[in-house]
Amino acid sequence: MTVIKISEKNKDFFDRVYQVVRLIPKGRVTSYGFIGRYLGSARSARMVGWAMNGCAKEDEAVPAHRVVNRSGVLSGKNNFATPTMMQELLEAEGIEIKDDKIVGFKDVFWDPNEELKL
DNA sequence: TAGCTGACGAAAA
DNA sequence: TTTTTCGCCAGCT
Repeated sequence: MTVIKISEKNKDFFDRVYQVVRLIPKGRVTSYGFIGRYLGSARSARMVGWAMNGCAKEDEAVPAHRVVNRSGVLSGKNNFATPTMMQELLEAEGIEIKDDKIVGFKDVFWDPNEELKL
């Protein structure tokens, strides 16, 4: 199992978000809310999404396509280079998308609170 | 400077 | 159970 090192390295909330997102295994997804909860701010799901807004400018690529809302809907696809890119990437990882929603969402769901015990 | 918006979610009604 | 409101906090107008 992977363990995130929460240290002084984690300066900002955003950086922690990026770190968690990068740890999402291929072919798995998680939600904004769970990331926020994992980071200690259960009600800052919006901030997680907002953080994704700046993920493109990060040096290291952030697999933002593996992050969806709690319903498994690709709510942020429109924020990618192309609206279809998010779905393309997910399908390339073996995740089925139906009507902008992840098929078998709970089946591919990756819970940071379960997988990343501190 | 003040107010609005936003890739969300949970609690309240 | 479904719908509405509020909170989160940074960036933009």
